[in-house]
Amino acid sequence: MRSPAELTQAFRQTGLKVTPQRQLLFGLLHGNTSHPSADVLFALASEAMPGISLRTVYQTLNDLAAMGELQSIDFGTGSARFDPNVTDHQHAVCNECDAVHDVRVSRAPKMSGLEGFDIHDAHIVYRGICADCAS
Amino acid sequence: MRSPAELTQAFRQTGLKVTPQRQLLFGLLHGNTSHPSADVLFALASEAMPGISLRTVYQTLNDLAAMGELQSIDFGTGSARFDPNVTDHQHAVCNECDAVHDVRVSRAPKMSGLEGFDIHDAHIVYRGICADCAS
DNA sequence: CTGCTAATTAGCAATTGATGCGAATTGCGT
DNA sequence: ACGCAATTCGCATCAATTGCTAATTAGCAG
Repeated sequence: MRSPAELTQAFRQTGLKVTPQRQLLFGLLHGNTSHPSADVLFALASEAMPGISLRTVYQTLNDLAAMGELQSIDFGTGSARFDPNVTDHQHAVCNECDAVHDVRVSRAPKMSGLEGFDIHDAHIVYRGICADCAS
Repeated sequence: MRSPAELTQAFRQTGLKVTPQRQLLFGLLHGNTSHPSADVLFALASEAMPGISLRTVYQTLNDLAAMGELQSIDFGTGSARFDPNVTDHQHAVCNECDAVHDVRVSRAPKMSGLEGFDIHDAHIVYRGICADCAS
């Protein structure tokens, strides 16, 4: 995801408006590696801007995802997780606390045995117990 | 997943009862490589046994999953998919029609860069367009 | 700076996949 | 054949997310 300043440009150029709510979310997401859910972002946003609507959080997240600035990923943890890191990487998910960590790995292996399937991308999810929960 | 006959044994040994509803689902799932959702299974089951409850379908699927006879997988397609193939394999999911295909691949690469994360398993999801939707 | 207009906000209703609950039913060991 | 615990199934409930819409606001043109 680009910086808040760059996103401001990009939004205006697309005909989208840059509201205080959106600027707040830009800031909360930029450089965030915690893979927050909409709920968590809503809680964080509410601290800085009481009264902000959960609906608005979803709206902005969807806008950012549509622009390719972040990815919405479903790890089966009950709610979608949002990742402002759109570079090629993988994830490790804790079975205990549902924490999501970024993982650097060599690319996923080529698949075989499926004729005519046009692969757009591959995603690896490692599951296990994170360092915090292991103690 | 084991054969209906073997499952019948296993269920009784665990103190679970083998009802006509369950036998029907055993049959529908055995050797099924279509990765059906609960909805789809309910539709199939309803043809053979009108009046069967969706609740019962979920119940039986959960029982089978708890016994390790099938896996419930969330591909983010809106509903959980059930896979009676519990051997090591991967999946390819069509972005158009949400079809899920089994894929034979070498194991997922070892991950690196995460200290103290105890990996239990890894799962690769390939996404793209299936042969049917490409035409 | 002012006004205009389309975009946005926010609250509530609605939707969807899945589970909790409980009365009536039924498998199955004795 | 009996009895009890497991099961079925319909309905209510829940959680995550989206639809709807009146009131507000960003941001452009003049």
